[in-house]
Amino acid sequence: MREYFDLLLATPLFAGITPEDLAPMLHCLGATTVRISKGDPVFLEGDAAGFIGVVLEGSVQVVQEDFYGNRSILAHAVKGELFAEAFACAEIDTMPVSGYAVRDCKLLILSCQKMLTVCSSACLFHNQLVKNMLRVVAQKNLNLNDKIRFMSQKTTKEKLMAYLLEQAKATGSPEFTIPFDRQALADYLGVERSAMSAELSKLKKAGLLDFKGSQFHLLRT
Amino acid sequence: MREYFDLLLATPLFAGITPEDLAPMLHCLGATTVRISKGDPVFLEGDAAGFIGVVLEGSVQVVQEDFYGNRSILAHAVKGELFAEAFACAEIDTMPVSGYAVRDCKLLILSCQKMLTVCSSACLFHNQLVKNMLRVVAQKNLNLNDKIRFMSQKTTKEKLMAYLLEQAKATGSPEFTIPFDRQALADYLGVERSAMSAELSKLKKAGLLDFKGSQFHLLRT
DNA sequence: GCTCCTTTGTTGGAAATCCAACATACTTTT
DNA sequence: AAAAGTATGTTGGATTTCCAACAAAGGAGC
Repeated sequence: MREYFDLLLATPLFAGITPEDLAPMLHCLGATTVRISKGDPVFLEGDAAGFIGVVLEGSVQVVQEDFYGNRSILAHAVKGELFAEAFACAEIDTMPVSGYAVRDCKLLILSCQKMLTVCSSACLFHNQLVKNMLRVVAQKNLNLNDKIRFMSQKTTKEKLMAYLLEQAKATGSPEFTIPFDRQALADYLGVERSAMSAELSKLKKAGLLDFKGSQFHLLRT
Repeated sequence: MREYFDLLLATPLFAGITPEDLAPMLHCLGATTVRISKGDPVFLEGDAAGFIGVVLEGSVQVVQEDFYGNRSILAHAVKGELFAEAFACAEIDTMPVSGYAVRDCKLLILSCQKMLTVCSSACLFHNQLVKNMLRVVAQKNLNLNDKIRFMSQKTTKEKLMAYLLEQAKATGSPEFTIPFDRQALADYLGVERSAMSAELSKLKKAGLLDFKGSQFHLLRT
């Protein structure tokens, strides 16, 4: 676990926490680690909520699935990022969505209840942690707003371009790598994979962008 | 202002706050009230962020708009509910969306910075307020997840039914009133108003539901 | 009552998506 | 290197949405 202390101290959740305080805090938060193999579920719809997940290695996708296998990707958490925290902080009892390991993962699991309860020990940093969590959850909110903005576009091409322009803006460069393969990108944007591939090809032919796998390059923006 | 104290004390934001503490807290939060007439903007994309809005009277819709006038309704805050809080808590500097008064409004405006900063006065309840805010923002997150779930359905009919079923579930009854007119519902679900009206008519003819204006009644669920 | 204005419902043709099927490219395994 | 498996790209027809235009219903004000 100690090998991940530097990573944790650099995350928004533990911003402002001193290295010597981290170990007792983790103890106070009931921290445990788990390993999940690529493709396996981290949690499933209906599971008990109340935990906060931190990605130490690998990445986790949070998805909504219906009976027919339609899946909508809500969030993608990479190293150092949180998942499931909003469900815990909203104090609901069962998870309304599922989470899967996109690749082999090592995850840190914290108890939300222990974070929100003033503990009897000498752990004085709950309040800083709660403020950090508020910032993180609010940021997740903005991420969902972005997804909604992409999904609100009328055509597949517009959804794609809105997403790609946002990635370029966030990266600060017209060249960037996305965290999705084609199927996952389609699931995130709420479009057909095949129709999306066709649009990508058209955009490439039109000279608006170039790509190879998950690496994209916007041209003439 | 005092006439709204009971309302405020009953909101999730001020949960656990005693009546005698409310007045100094509001002062500490830099509280001001504004009146906005029906249809007028409460804030516009590009405005400075950092404030938290509380609806005292009327209701506020938060919308994303693009150049072509396409609008997507992100949230709808009624009496006692908050708006713009996620943008303030994420500490971004300008609003990425706009807000409009759906009807004549009276609004309470609080400073997010003052909430997150430990003040020098005798105001000891910042921490409770931050915890309350965390719960509220997490709940807003779930609301966005719901909207995404509706929008992720493939057809207009499926989007409608997913939304209506959720309203019935939330109300605890197959009869309920929605806070949208037809245009607003279409903007919320990301569909065409006219196509949606047609689907509503079909569903009524098929005997699956009945409605009059904004009052709905699901049948044979 | 009447008119004006807004909201809601209806319709038909153009455009886009959806879906299944298949082709091609790339990876991994053996 | 061959084979198997996965990911990506391409195509065509059925379905659905989109859009504009108009009809009908309801409300506010006179």
